Formats: sequence, C-alpha cells, structure tokens
Amino acid sequence: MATAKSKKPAAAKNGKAKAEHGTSLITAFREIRELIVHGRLSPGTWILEADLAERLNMSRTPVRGAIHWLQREGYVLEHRNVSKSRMIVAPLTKEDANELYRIIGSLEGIAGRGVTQLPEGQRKPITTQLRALNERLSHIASGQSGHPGEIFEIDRDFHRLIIKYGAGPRLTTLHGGIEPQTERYWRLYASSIIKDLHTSVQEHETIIRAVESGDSDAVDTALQANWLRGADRLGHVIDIFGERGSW
Amino acid sequence: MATAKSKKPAAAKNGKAKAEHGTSLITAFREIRELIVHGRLSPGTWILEADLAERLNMSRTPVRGAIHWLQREGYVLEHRNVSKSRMIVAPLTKEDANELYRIIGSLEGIAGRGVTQLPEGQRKPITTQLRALNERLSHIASGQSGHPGEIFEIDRDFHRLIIKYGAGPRLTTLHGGIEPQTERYWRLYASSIIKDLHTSVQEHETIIRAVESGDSDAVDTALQANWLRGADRLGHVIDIFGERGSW
DNA sequence: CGAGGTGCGTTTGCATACAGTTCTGCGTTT
DNA sequence: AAACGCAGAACTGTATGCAAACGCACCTCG
Repeated sequence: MATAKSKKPAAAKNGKAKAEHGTSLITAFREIRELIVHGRLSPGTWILEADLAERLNMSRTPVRGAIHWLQREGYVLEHRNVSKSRMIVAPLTKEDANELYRIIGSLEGIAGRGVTQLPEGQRKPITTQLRALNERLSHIASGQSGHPGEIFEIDRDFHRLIIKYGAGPRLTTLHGGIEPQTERYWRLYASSIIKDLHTSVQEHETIIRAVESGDSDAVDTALQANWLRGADRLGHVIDIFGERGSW
Repeated sequence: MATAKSKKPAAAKNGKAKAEHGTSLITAFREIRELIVHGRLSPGTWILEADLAERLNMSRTPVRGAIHWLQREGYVLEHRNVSKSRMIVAPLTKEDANELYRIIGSLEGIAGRGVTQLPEGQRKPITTQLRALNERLSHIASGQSGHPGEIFEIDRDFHRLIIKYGAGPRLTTLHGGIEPQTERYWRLYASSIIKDLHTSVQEHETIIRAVESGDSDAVDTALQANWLRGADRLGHVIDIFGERGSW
C-alpha cells in the first residue's frame, strides 16, 4: 500500500476535508493523535507519511510536521537510532506508564499549589465544581451504571479544572501535551476500573478537602498520590493482560 | 531584508553548511535555539522564516519545522490569536521565570527520587561526581575567580547528572526541552550570581547529602528548593533591571 | 548449501513553486 | 489636515517534485 499514489494528487484543492477550523497542520496533529490514542494506529506499528496524508486528504507536508510534533511529545518514537528515522507508534509498557503518571502527577501538583494560592473567593466555586464532578463519579460507583468512557471523561474534567485555574500558560501547554497520553493507558485499564472507582472517589475527596483547607503541600501530595495509585492499578492490569494490550 | 532572495537558491546542494551530523531539521532546531538562548534573536522580536533560512543556508522547510518545535517548547510564541500565526521570540518575564523554574524543579525532583532508588553501589559514584562539581563551585565562590559562563556550566552539569542517572526516557526528553530555557534567564542573572554563589553551593550540598541518605522526599524537596530559590534570586534581579533584560 | 554482496523499490527529507491572507503605506476625498 | 479606502507587497501555509538513503530480496560465489 501507499505505493503509486497518483490518484488524488490535488484532491484537497476543492477544500472538502479541511472544513474544520485552524490550519491543516493542527488538524493533522489532532487527527493523528486521535488515531494513536484510540488505537487505530496500533502501538509498535510503523507510520507512513504518505498513507496518513491520503487518509486525511492533505499533502505530506503538514502530516510530516504533525508526526514530528508527536515524536517530541512521546506518541511516536524513531526506530533505528539516528538518521532517516523510521517512525513507530510508541508502545505501551509498564515502565513508560509509571514514568508518565509520575510526571503528570507532579505537574498537576504544581497546578494544585497554584489553586491554593488563589484568594478564597475564587477558590470556593472551584471546589464546588470539583465536588459536583466527584458526586457524579461517586454516584456511578455506587450504582455501577456508567460506562467506562463516561467515567474517563468525568475524571479528566476533574483534573482539567485544576489545571485551568491553577496552572500558568507553560504548565497548561505541557499538561495539554502529556495528558492525552494517559488516555491510551486508561483504555487498557478500563476493564477493571469500575471496581476500583470508589478508591478514586476517595482520593478525589482528599484532594478537594486539601484545596478547601488551602494547604499547598497537602494538595500537591494528594494529586501526586492519586496519579501514583492510578499507575499502580494500571501496572496490575498490565501484569495480568500483558504489555501492549489487546487492541 | 528577507525580500527578494533569489541569490542562493540551491546553495546547499553541494553540502557545504550541513557538514555537521544529523538532519537539517535538527540542525536548524539547535541553531535557532542557540540564537534565541544567546540573545541574538531578541525577546519580543518576530521571526522570519525566510530570513533564518538564508542565515542557515537551507530552505524554509526545515526552518519551519524547527520553529514549530520551538513554539511547542515555549521558546517562541504566536502573536495574533489564531490563524496565520506571526511568531515572536518569547519574552522574558518574571511570571514566566517563576513558572519555568517551578516546573523544572519539579521534574528534577522526580529524577532525584529515581536516583535514590538506585542500589547503593551505583549511587556512590554519583555522589562522588556531584561532590566534585560542587567542590569546583565552592572553590570559585571563595576565590571569586570564575567567570559566569563557567559557573553556569558547572551548575548545569550538576543537574544534568541527576537527570542522567535518575530519569527515564520521557523525563529526559522533557527536561532536555525545558532546561535550555533556563539559560536565557541565567544570562540576565549572571551579573549578580557570584555573590549568591555560596548559597547555591550550600543548597547543592543539601541535595548531595539527601542523595547519600537515600531519602527520596528529602532529595525531591531539596532540588525543588534549589530551583525555587533560584527563581527568587532571579525575580529580584528582574525587579531591579526591568523585564526583558538589557540584551 | 550457506553466506555475503549487489541492485531495486519504497520512503523519508529537502527545496521550490503557488495561493491566500493580512498588514502597511499612499492617495484621495471630505 | 485628517481619515478612510484601496492597492500592493510580503509573509505564511500547502502542495509537489526530486534526490538520497535504508531495507529487502535475489543472485552469485565459495
């Protein structure tokens, strides 16, 4: 495949697929990231520029740029040491998960400190929102009703709130680059998440209380603990099902 | 400038300027980063692809990619909200410095924890190296002899050692992207660094002792404190000399 | 029969051409 | 004289062509 592609050379001319907003490069970046995160590009498989370009109805240039971005953020690795890199989708390993979760926990810890340094008038509505999200999680935990996707989204929103109010521009960008990668692992983890959900709810409750008390160290610690526990739970699942999952 | 540049269209054909190793894109990335870090591209000024391409003797394509990398890492920002980004060299502000130092301190804290978890046989030679570097700093501090560049390099090597032995691949990459940005601020700071050098030496000593004792929390805390103190000192200088420095 | 070399195909990386958009500067009009 | 509008230029973003390099397979020689 991806051999003689003289079929749609200027197919994107009539602006069919670029209907979204933003530039093609950003579109390509998001699309390819989605493909990787959702597992449509399996971990360990190698990436073909021309193939993706055709799939996204654009030229190789923006696709190329997007792949390089993804490489820098860790979604893509280069096989073979130097020169003429052959890009592969980053595999999912236990060590990588541990490192990834440690990093994001640490970053969110910083953001959590930022939240505590807001005046109390601003902190109050934030805790209200956090509590509302955690309520929903708690409700799902007791009712065993929600499907994994919903749980994931609520949890993600919970953490994003902290970033939104506690992180500066740099930290926000950094987090935005790393956070989606946790979704790759989360999908592995989804199977066994529901039974541990109450633990997560409790950890979140600890975080909220720390925010309310305004104790920076406690917030930092609680956020890191939440992620580290997540890494532990994830590591357990990986031990059972094997690395790289069953995509 | 950067107007009608029909002079050296295929000048790079004979492989004159690409004599180094690696691809052009990586070369461009390093070169432009150097230009920014060393202040030859002043903070706040806007970046012209064509101009840089001519300066580096290559086409706009790799330059373009490099600029996008730099943007993602925070060396470059886009002026004008969305669409048709006009890139500018990231300005140096007090808030940014604080955020930057907090982030890198946190990341090195993780690496520090990693170091403490090595078996003692491997940890010993590391502390020896750390001590040797700190000796040199201490010597300079008492003799008031070294020039700022040397001090910077020794301090950088100190922190890089911790990354080298305590960080995984992800953390190493992340740190490698962020660390050079501290140099931009360090140059601002250079003027008043020598008189505070003994403080830095003491902080390093604390770090080393924490590593020796194998106390993860202590190492983490000590590293973060070192960076936070640095940010404080830097903030003081910025208050005096004004933002954006006197490049 | 095995091992090493060579040649071809595929793919990446770079350069350049082209189109769209925005900013600037000058002229005209009120 | 000042302000608004138009025209022109310049810069960014994208597409495509071209060359070199990597990998694989086949063929040949020991």
